[in-house]
Amino acid sequence: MEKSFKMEQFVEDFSTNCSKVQIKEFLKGETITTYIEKRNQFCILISGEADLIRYDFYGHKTIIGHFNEFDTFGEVFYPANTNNELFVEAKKKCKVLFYIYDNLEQKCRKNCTFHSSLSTYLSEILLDEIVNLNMRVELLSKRNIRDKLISYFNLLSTKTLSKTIIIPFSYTDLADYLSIDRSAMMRDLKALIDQRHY
Amino acid sequence: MEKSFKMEQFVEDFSTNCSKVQIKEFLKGETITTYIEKRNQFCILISGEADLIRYDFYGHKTIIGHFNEFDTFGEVFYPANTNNELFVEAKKKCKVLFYIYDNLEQKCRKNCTFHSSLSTYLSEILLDEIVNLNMRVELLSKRNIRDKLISYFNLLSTKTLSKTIIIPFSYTDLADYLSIDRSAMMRDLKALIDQRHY
DNA sequence: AGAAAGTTGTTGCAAAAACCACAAAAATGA
DNA sequence: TCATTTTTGTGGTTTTTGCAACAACTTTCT
Repeated sequence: MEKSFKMEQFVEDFSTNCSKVQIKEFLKGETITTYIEKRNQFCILISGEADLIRYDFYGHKTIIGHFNEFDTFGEVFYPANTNNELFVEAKKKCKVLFYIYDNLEQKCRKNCTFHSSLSTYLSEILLDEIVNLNMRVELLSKRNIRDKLISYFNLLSTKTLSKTIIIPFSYTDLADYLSIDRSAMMRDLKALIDQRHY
Repeated sequence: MEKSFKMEQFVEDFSTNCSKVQIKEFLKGETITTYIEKRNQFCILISGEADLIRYDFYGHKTIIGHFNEFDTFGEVFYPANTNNELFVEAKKKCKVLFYIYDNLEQKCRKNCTFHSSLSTYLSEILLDEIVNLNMRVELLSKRNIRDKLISYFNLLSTKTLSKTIIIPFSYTDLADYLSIDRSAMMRDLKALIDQRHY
């Protein structure tokens, strides 16, 4: 992946003394941040795995996004009005970079390594985020469980360029990610597998 | 909206003689572009209205995105693998800017007005696109028709800051946009309206 | 090692959504 | 303006999905 290479380059520049940048660690299950109020945070997951989660008022959990190494998140990406409470939860031990900005592109001083690195890579990072989101829309717009599953598996297999896929979720979480009921998903999953094993 | 102001600024710079930029007009119903093959097009809708459409193999139409003045589109935003045929269709008479790039951020020459304008606004444009997509994910991840409708109406009303909303779709298209069956939607819509008019 | 918490596999049943079909109304276009 | 196409409103029926519940199995934690 071109992206991870570029990001690694970027990560080297994390060794900065920019006052607006903080790096924190989180244990599994801890809340990394919430999107409840505008706090002008732009976050980069340096290592670990985390989910962006929403609970609606029925108590339904939806995994809005799943983040891996070098993925970015934060309420920068969300409109102010969102009335649901979104939060990012560590699924494993995570190391996270927080960048608190006034204006995303404003540099703090002439040659701050972090800022010059950010301005170099920002649009690339954003473009990457867009591609991810479009895939998410693609999945969620599928009309039934079966098609959601098939699309998701295809997506995983094209990502890794391999026929054997590794689902980065438990089935319980996968259902929350695809916004469907787990038991119904299990039924369809079984049917899918039975069909292939003739 | 801050965005449209910035974009108007940008539009002024369209009066460019950059060789990589073309402006074309389309009539209602015409196909503006397809996402079938990588053609390295970044498009800006200067005026009119257009939809990004997918037909799946059941013949289901899904309106993946709806574009207004100053919205951007093009397969830049899509992963290469997508096996569905996506295309952008004009809903009204449209004026579209096409930018054919090798590298999105590479300038064609020192002081090309289009390119310098693009590099100024690119990350803002992309950020805007991300916010739009996140709202789209928000909608599509709702578990039932009723909630999709309510969320969509709320979204429209916060966008226009008004209680009376104007749906930019026919009901037929709205159903395709929310990825649901039209007749089922009509039922829920009726129930919603009946409920308010006590 | 053993308890507690979470995941998986599987049901029957209820509810929601999709499908089909058609008439009335509205919009479009020649 | 009139014919044609598209949209809207609405039913009955079938299919899919969601819900509740539970036992077996795994993982995690102390």
